[in-house]
Amino acid sequence: MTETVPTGAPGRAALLRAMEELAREQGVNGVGLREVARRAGLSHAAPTHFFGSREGMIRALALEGLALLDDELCTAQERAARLPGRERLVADSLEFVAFAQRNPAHYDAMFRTPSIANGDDVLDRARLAALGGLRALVVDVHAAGDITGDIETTFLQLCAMSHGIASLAVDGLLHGFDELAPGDSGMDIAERIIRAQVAQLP
Amino acid sequence: MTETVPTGAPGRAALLRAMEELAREQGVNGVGLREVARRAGLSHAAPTHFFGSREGMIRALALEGLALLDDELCTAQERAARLPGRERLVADSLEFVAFAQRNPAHYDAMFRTPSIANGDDVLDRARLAALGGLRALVVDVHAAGDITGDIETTFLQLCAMSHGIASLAVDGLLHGFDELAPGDSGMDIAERIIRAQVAQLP
DNA sequence: AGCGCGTGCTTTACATTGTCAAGCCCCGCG
DNA sequence: CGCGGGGCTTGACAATGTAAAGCACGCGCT
Repeated sequence: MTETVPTGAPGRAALLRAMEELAREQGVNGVGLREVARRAGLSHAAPTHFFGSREGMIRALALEGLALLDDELCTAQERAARLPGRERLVADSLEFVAFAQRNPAHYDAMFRTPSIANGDDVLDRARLAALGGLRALVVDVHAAGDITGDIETTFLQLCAMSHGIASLAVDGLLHGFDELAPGDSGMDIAERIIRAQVAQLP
Repeated sequence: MTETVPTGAPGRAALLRAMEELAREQGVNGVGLREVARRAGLSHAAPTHFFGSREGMIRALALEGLALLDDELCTAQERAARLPGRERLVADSLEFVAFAQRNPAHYDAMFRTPSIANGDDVLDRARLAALGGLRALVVDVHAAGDITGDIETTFLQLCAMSHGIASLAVDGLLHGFDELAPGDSGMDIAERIIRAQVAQLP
């Protein structure tokens, strides 16, 4: 459950990289302790040694991803700092979806693996923290008078929409809508939905 | 991959029921061929006999769920037929996430299991068919002049939002937002987001 | 009546997985 | 020198997914 070993071993990093690669190919629930070990060039029990269990291993990927997302949302927010208010909301939401598309393995572990999700304070906290940037942005834009609706509701709307699109993207289901939006790539569809959504906010 | 045996065996139904029960308790990727067989009172190889493989078994659950959802959305639409246009959109979207909450196992198999998702025409078709009801509703409401925005975009928005909320609900993550909306149950939060969303449509 | 034969399932077998217990190597500190 | 503890391996076990072969029985056919 919890990590058996502090953190900062050489093999640990190799295992994380191998796991991410595997999860990218097969999805998170296709990752196996032994296959990860094999790819990292270690013995079959190395992962259990570091992560305690399969669940612990995936949890580690989730935590890594949450830190990464937090970072990326921050820099995206800085980059967009001088844009008009609503554009900043678009940029942030889009960045969220792009992150999921770029790091599907991490995203899957972070937000879509309930066995990991439930009853883990550290993880719950990290999730809220990573989303905190978006919430703060909503507050800002509201304070600047660019949007006027209820802050909580607006935040929930953006979260639901972003997670919905990201989930579809991770599962490769966004292409299922191709017939409706022919020629568009996943990100094109995402941007279209997000722009419409943000434009409609009161 | 494909089913080994037509359909309509006595044991097959028992297996499906057992699988749904198991998936409800453990999530879809916690279901195992052998455990399902045990619960259904059959030999450990019965599931492979009927479904060909673990993947095939989950696929069967997905197909069952898609048929179910199709039905429920239809009757929900009939029930709401005399409501004002936007209320009908609310009712349909709400019914969608209520379905996910009531049948998390099915929903998981239907929309959140990429190993099943990819390259399966029958499944893709069934998914679009189940969503077709919502699309038709959008067209109707648009034709009645109750909404005026682009039909495709509106449809995509509603899909993304509904799937986002449903996914959070299935993963038990909606409660993570409790601090923001204290005292609300999952469905309360869902309704709040959906109402805001529909009200904002142009 | 007897004979297949296909549907519906079981039995046996095997490779692979997650997990646990024990052990080995080696660096740093006493 | 020793010895302790990180960092990892080896070995074993129960459980899983999959494949192949086999059994029972009801149906149609002659």
